[in-house]
Amino acid sequence: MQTGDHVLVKKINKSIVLQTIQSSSPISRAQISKESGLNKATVSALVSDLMEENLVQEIGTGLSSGGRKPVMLYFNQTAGYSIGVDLGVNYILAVLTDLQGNIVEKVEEHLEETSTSFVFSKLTQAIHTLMEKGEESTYGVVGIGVGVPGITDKDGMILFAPNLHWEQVDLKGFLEQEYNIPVVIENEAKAGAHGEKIYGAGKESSDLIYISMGIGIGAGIIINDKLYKGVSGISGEMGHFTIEANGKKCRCGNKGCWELYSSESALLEQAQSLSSVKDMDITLESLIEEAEKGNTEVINLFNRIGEYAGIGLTNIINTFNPEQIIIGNRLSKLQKWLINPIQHVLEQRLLSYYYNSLTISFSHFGIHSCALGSAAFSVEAFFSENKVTVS
Amino acid sequence: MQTGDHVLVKKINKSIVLQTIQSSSPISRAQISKESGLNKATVSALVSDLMEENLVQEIGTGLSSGGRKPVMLYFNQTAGYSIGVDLGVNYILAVLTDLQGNIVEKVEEHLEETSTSFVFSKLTQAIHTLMEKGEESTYGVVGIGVGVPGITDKDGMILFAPNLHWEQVDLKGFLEQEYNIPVVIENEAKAGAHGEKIYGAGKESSDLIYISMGIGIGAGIIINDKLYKGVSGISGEMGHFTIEANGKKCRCGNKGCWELYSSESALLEQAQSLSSVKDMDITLESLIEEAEKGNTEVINLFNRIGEYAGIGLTNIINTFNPEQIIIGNRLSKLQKWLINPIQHVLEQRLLSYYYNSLTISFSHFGIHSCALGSAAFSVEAFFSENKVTVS
DNA sequence: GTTATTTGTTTATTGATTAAACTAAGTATA
DNA sequence: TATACTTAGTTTAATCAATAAACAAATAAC
Repeated sequence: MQTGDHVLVKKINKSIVLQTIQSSSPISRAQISKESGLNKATVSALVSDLMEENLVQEIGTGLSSGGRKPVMLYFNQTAGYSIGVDLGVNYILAVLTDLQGNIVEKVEEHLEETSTSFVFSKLTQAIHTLMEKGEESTYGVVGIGVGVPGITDKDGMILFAPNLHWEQVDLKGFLEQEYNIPVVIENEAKAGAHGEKIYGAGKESSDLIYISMGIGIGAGIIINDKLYKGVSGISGEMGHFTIEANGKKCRCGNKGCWELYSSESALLEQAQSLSSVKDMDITLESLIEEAEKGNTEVINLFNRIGEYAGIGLTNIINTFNPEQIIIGNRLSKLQKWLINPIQHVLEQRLLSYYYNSLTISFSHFGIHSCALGSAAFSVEAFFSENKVTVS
Repeated sequence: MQTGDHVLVKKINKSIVLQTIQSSSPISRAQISKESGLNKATVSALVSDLMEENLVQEIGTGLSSGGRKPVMLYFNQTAGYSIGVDLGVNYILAVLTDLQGNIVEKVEEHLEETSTSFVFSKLTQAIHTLMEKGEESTYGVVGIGVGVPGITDKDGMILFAPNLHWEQVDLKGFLEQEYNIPVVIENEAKAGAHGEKIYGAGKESSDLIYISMGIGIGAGIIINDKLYKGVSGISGEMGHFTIEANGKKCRCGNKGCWELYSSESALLEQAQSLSSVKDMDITLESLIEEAEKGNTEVINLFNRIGEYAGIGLTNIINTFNPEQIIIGNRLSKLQKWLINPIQHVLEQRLLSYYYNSLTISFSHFGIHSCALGSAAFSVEAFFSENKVTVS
């Protein structure tokens, strides 16, 4: 149980000052005082602490508005770095970010195999490459986050990653032993949600759902500005929404799952039966090309996928009444073909009360959401000592 | 922005002491100190504050375990009272509770009409009756909570209550003017969820979903021990989950909504076509009677309703990975016929990972959940000054 | 050049927690 | 019965962080 004393008070206020600087940099001590309600003297004391920790620096004087010039402060985003990895079914995308999520370095690798030994070795290679860039800083690389296409428990154990054929894989233990820094393993959609919430399209929303539309459909749920994981860490499997009670059998055990009707797999499968692309190598990219050329068969298919996307979204909106829905991962490339059928289905199927307060967006980062979110997990863990909120 | 100072520290600690007493009464100052980690001196000071506020009282000495006898403290639950109302489509159930949710007095009324004037007058009658009982206490009646069968916004405005034929009804304003104490208006399922969470089957779970299975299906979502309302207050409309993409048209605009297949309405409608109950007055109660007598047609119908309930629950579990699901309202009376088909469907359709950490329960309070939860809203508002938590 | 304004620091006060000493009131044991 | 040991709760002095108010520094406006 967290009791209150002066140490806690200082943590709370220091956290407020740091966050104010992060979000409003460059900013003076006087402005921080006004914005936060903290006394000028308090702000001065906390700022000097933060400067000793090299998290905040003075950048020079600002403009006077009729009095002494303010000394402007900024958040020293390069006091440390973080590594975030999007571990896909057939690729690794690893980024090195500063403490504000700016990508400093990037490594992409194709994965020819899914065996743990092969993937682990590719992974360590990629991380090694990034590690070398982030050393010359106060805190170095503060942690590693990995988003994986499967379900993980709350301790970061990968329970089940069907597309990688993995079960009970302890990637966290492996990486922590290898690098001796904190490691966070999280489901790919949850990491993406976190990325969009912290740095991307969801910055302004406190309750949002990120839908990762890739091979399957996963979701990350942000409630009260925080990722909601579920009691054992496997919330957000909305891809397995039953939308046809007696529909196609899904390998999850259920029938009529949403992702059987509206995912990249569903798209590619249904594209097989189109006469106009019979002889092509059918991929998401080639279908997009066809649609751009005006292939109506493909455009109609995109439309149908969008309609089914709308049905799943209706379920989500009825459930969560979210401020925002962000569609990410591979199918976000279909934005311009999906947005209309989605809107149309929502207008048809949803009570109007939901509609006013809802924004539907597509990922700001495209395929980078997951890696960025994973990196953000580590940054947060690094700051966890300093971030305290009261409710 | 909530900054930290010694006032906040005191609030936090006082809140801890009060909660410890509430949950572990009778308890001594020394035990509170041990349980909470607060210094003995601090506990003593805060307890004497709470005693001055008449929220805590000494009850006498406890048993010695080899030293001075402890003075036992308890939470003075009758320092104030709260009124909670379940406003149904054809009934009012109003309760007067003490500050720990014990029902002191109860009023039930049948509603012959749904016009606002008629309902308002019945409502004030019921509240007046209860008011008189709760006066001789330190704080009197601290507030009124009302659970309504419809959607409300965050300010307590009733936006839409289809079964009452209400739109944009300001019940909160009316009651606050009438009684001049704080009023909380909330959707019936959210109130029920809150009731079960605070006082009932959900006490021990921090993430739970309460399903109100009545005329329709509504849900209340508890996440991180807190009711999640959604951005505009209308989360939890899981009754309008699409479970048949091209199913029956629902009046919400959607097609194939869950509640069309698994609610009291659905049950009664489907019962119409059963030959064995053709000449009866078909109600939930009469059907239960038939089932008790062994009417297999009715039992099969219950079974089918249970299977569809399971389909909706699968969606919910895939989404939330909750610790607990509580089924409440009228259909909880069918517990013994529903539990097996539900379990069966979940076993078939759900990944095993969800299953271990999940409890499915039925309401502790039956039809009282909503009224109790509504009363609890007011108690909470009364204590809101004193309840602070840090994260 | 004087005045008003704004920034940031210094100083004294306040208030809550805490450790430690202390008082109070019991049990265990010889 | 006397003594030693325990436990409960209070008192006391110290600590620490926030704050208001006074102050110093630096600038704009007139």
